[in-house]
Amino acid sequence: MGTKCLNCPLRNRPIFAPMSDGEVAFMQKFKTGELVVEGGTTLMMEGSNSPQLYTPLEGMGLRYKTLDSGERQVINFVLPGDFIGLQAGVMNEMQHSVESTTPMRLCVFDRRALWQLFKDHPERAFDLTWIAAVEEHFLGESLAILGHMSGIERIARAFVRLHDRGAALGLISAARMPLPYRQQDLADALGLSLVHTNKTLTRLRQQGVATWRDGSLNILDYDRLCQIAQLPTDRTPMTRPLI
Amino acid sequence: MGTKCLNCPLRNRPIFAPMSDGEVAFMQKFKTGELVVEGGTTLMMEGSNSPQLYTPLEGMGLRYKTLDSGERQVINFVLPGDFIGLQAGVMNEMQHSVESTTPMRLCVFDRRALWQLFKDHPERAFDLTWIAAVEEHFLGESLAILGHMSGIERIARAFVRLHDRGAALGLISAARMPLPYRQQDLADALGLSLVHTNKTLTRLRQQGVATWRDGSLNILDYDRLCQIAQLPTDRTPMTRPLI
DNA sequence: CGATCGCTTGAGCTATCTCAACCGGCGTGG
DNA sequence: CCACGCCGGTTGAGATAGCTCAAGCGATCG
Repeated sequence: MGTKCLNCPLRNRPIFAPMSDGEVAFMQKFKTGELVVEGGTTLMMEGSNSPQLYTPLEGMGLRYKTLDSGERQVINFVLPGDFIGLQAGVMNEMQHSVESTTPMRLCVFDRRALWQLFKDHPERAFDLTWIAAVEEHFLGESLAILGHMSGIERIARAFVRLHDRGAALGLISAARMPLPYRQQDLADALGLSLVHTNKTLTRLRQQGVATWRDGSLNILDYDRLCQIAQLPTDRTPMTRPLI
Repeated sequence: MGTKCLNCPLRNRPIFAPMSDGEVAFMQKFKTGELVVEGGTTLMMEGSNSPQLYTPLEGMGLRYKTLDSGERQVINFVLPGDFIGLQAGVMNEMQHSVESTTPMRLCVFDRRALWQLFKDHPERAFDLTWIAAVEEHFLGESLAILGHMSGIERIARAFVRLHDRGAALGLISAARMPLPYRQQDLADALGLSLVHTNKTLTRLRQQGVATWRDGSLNILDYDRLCQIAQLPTDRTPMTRPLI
């Protein structure tokens, strides 16, 4: 039941295919500017109605919900190329917040352009629905992870997924990629306590499977990690949560 | 942080608004037939590429993923008016399975109609993206539930959500609605073991909060249930997971 | 220098899991 | 019409993953 590469059937474009020149030109039309922010900036607020959509060009962030109890559920990690704010563009309101973890440079689009896009470029509109459906797929997977996997399995899977995404973005060098989050962030993403996350990370480190220190993830034994994560080693490269 | 009513901004249509005559006529154009199935029928198979889209008119079902370990994660419960198969319509493949629990009557659409729709009716295409975004919202919420809530809280929330949806569909009479699932189904939806689910249900019953027997959910103390579920009592009616 | 932040480690507690047995209803076949 | 098997639900008992509380440590910063 290995994960397949996800292609948009309309134009047969895999998630991570770089944009063609035509596409770039097309995007330029909608681009209204670039935004540079510090780490720790809130880009989108739950309940807000932002007039902008973003795509990060550099830097990393977090997508999360704040619960009534004050706890935080991290929905996923935001990497370059993701799409931020489609939810607000299409519903009237964001259902989660987005925050930069490191300094970020973002490409800014105007929200009104979205409707224009639907009218004038049905194939792009189709892409957007596709993006949303892909996103749904990953959320479904996360749901299954939280529902059925143990702490070490969850962390292993998170690492493999992040490694996949990092690889697709060319962020990996010598089995090492930047992962500038706190242990608390990972804990909130996986529904684990900070303490337990820490102890489990220690275990992975002692077993020589993977280390994550000083914002840098180092995968020492990829096969073993995949095995723990209950993922096949021969996955087709892919995976990017979006919107 | 109460949940808001979700309106499609384009036509300001709330999730559950009945369709206008024009809309009904419009849908008729795409309808290719009706399908009647037994309980226990698999309507969509994970990894399959169904040429049809469905909307249940009667009956209830389940959306689920089968994990490599053989376990099952129920993604959500399928009630009349839901949309089945958009994911396959837009990606090439379903990422989860759908199964009827009771006998069902379904409205059938042709998948190719979807692309026609995007070309000819941008506002409907926008609706579809909106639907996907709404779906994403609910999955995000489920994620938060599994991540952070105790067994009794999860069950209480599931009951409240199901009650909301049942109410919107007119399925409730005397605080009682049909809920023809097995305890195992609920357990798989909430990431709990069957035994623990059973014991927690017993607890809710003993406390006079809610009973669920013989396929019928009876909410005895709505306020208390909402309190346990950490939801405000004055939610605006809404909620339907779709696609 | 004190304060803060992220990480680490220890100790005890409990929610939840697994294993196992049993029960009643229902359909089937002899 | 009875015997049997199966399915869903119920209950008990023991094991444990993961939680909370609490303390300490090194780095960074004003």
